[in-house]
Amino acid sequence: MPTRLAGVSESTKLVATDPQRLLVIDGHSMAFRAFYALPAENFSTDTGQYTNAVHGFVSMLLTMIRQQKPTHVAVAFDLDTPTFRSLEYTEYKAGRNKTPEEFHGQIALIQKVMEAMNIPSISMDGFEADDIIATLAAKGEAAGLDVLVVSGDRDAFQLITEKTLVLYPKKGISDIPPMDGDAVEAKYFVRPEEYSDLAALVGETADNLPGVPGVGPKTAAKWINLYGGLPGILENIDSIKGKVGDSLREHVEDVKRNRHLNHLLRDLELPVGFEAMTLERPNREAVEELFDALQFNTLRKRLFDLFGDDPQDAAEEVAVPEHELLKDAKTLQAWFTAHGAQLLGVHAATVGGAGGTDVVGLAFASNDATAYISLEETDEATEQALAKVLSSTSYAKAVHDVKSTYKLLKNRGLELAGIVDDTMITAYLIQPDRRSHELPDIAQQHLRISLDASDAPANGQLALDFEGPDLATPAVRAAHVVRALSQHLAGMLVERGGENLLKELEMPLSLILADMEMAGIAVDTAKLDELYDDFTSTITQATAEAFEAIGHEVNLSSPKQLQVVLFEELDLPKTKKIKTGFTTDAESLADLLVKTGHPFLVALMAYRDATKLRQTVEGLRKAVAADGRIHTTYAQTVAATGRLSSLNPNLQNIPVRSEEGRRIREVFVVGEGYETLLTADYSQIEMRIMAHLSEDEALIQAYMDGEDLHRFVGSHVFGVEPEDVSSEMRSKVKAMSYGLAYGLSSFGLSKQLKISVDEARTLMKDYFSRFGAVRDYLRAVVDQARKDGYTETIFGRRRYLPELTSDNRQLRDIAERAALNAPIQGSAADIIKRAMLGVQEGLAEAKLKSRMLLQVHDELVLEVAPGELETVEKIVRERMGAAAELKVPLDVHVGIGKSWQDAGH
DNA sequence: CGAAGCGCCTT
DNA sequence: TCAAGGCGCTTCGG
Repeated sequence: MPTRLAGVSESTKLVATDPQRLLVIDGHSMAFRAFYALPAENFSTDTGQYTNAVHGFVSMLLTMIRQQKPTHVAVAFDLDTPTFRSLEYTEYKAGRNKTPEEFHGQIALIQKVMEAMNIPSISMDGFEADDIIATLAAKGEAAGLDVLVVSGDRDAFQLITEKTLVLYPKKGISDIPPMDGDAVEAKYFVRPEEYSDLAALVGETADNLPGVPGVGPKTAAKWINLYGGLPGILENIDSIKGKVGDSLREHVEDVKRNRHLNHLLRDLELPVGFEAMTLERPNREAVEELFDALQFNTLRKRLFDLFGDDPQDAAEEVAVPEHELLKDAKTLQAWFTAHGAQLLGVHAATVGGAGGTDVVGLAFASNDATAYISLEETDEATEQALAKVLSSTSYAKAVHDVKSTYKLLKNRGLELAGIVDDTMITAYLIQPDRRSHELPDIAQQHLRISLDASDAPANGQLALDFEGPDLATPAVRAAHVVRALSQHLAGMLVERGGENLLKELEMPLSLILADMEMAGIAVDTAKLDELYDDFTSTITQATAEAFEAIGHEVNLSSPKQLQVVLFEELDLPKTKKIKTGFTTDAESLADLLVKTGHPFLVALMAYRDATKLRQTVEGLRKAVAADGRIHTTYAQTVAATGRLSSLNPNLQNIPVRSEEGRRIREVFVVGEGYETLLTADYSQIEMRIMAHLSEDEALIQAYMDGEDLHRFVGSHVFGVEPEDVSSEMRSKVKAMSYGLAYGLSSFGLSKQLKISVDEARTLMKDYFSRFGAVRDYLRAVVDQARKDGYTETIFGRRRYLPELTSDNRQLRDIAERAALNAPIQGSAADIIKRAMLGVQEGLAEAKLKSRMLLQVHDELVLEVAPGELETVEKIVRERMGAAAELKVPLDVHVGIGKSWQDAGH
């Protein structure tokens, strides 16, 4: 059923003779339609922003563009400010339900999507979207355009003409034809130009415009046709008989008001012209970024498909120079002589995918040439020639993920040096909160290049049938892209002030981390097994007791089943609400135990503790490598603040707080050939950074004097002598001090300390009255971040927080807390990273065998070679202490022991 | 089989 | 209603 607009041309290609078509969308009304059509709970990002309206809106828009093939598109939005209608009639649109919480922020997101798609969003102070639409329709017609209005507001029917149609979606976004004059007449028995008269008589509940009681569309249409519209009706008002006639006469002022208000203005001075509405290709980069954030993946594909901008198409455009195969030392040397003066992209080909540990070949890319060398069968001379170019700093190399590449090569006995860029780290410094910094993702975002492993071309000409898959081509392609990315990102990094961090901090650190990962930490596997058995027997016992207490079995690891037991069978008091019912978390269980003393709770808590510990032990057991050591992997580009993270296994969250948990630390031991483990940690580094950044004289003085900080703060807050600060007071103050850097609220503090909100508020007030500079600093950080769009650490590491200006309060609050925390956590991260460079340098200068093994945010664990303890401790203390010049000293605590537990705290 | 939800360990 | 992480288990849906 071709509509007139779509029906004009069934051909897919627009030709010049086709009439120009303008698509005008009522933004709010369509956003609401979409909002109610799609369940909000199924559309949200992991930051909690709901996106159902955005999703539905964009989906609808894409459908419209595909079906109607407009040449021009614009979206009109209402503003929150008063309009001439609400000023004239204060009840206008009153009584509407408040917009649901889930809707908040979605209009702004839709506008962002429109911006990325180069579609203008138009709104005008004092007027409604409807007026903008009416004006666009009028001007569009005058300019010779066909117009299609998409609106959920019936007032738009008055705009229908020969050249203007209205699409009025019934419910949701369905495939219905646009309304023309005949359609309006069929439904309402009046012509479009008379629809406003009809609406004035009948009234419009959505706008809070009551009509004439007793007069519905039928009666109104009858009168309109009889008397020729509202003016005729008013002229003949006295001749209308019956009850409805009386009613009309009684409410005639309402009708006049309605007619005045539902008349749409068609002569506004619009801020944009039709040129701006020309439908263009979307801004790919902006769409990618936005859809990444919104987690719109199917829409992304639909959008790019629609605009013929498929990633695969873009990929075709990348011209990778055909590679030369470097078969021997001679060709290798020749290639480097010819092309090595340029920046070289380097990429290692591995077997077994990204997790591969064996390098099978190396690809190189210069500006105009590429090369590949297979490492599967190289002779001695070639190996040496390769070793020379890899380790030579005369060849400037860019890689993506230098740590992995370095390890890969080192495992094969090859040293890598002369690295001038790691595009993974560069991309991270530019955009630290991206989810992924994998090469294909970064290439996609910045170069619009598709680099999926799956699309590794099976190009016939190079595939050697007898030698398995073509490893060279994808590797060469990657090397080429790395080089291009390196050049593309360099300017951006400089702009964002991150060049120094890259070259002087992160890249050198990468190699240190590689060494630490390769070193690993020795474990006592017998002890590990023993622990496993211990925890298992605890679990067995706790499980039996739990079943005994309720008289039947249940999966104690299933929150869902536990809810049934706790809140239905046992009918215990309800806990905090969560999505699936009521929480069964540890805190709530403890509460319930206090309230009810039910033995099931005791057993459950014991089960929880023991299973958690056994899981940790099991994870460690599985992670022990052939050398009897555990090799974690440090992720250098994950934490948005600049911290490292540790995975496979995570050695940064090994239990320490509970007695039982600490037993796990005993299995990390000094390795064969070494004398002892040494731990060194910064004491209260974040508080010290807070003192430094806030320049609070009192705090600084306390640290200069080497006071017990929490005791000192406690004495000020509670107004007692330091020696009279009770342990309770001290712990309150400690919780507060740390909480402040996280944007702690009085509510949060009250919950943590189990005190009243009032008490918490007083505590904070007293704190800030003594340490006013801290409060001033915290305020200033957020203000500055809002202005700049980013926060910065002492060493210039930036974190961009666009959500600081979001309309969505929840998102804004989250961003504000991140803004408070990022400079502090991030500066601490910078400092320990600097310390690691220093320690490494110190160890190397002293030619020691001792080595760093682990980093746990504010702590380093080293393995000390025989006879080196004294020197190592001196180096560590000096280098860690000198990692930053703050207004307060950096205190380092050192511990020695055969196990991590013995050496620690 | 992967994603979502819950829960819990660290600094 | 306190920041930054990693990970195991259950449940659910494709």
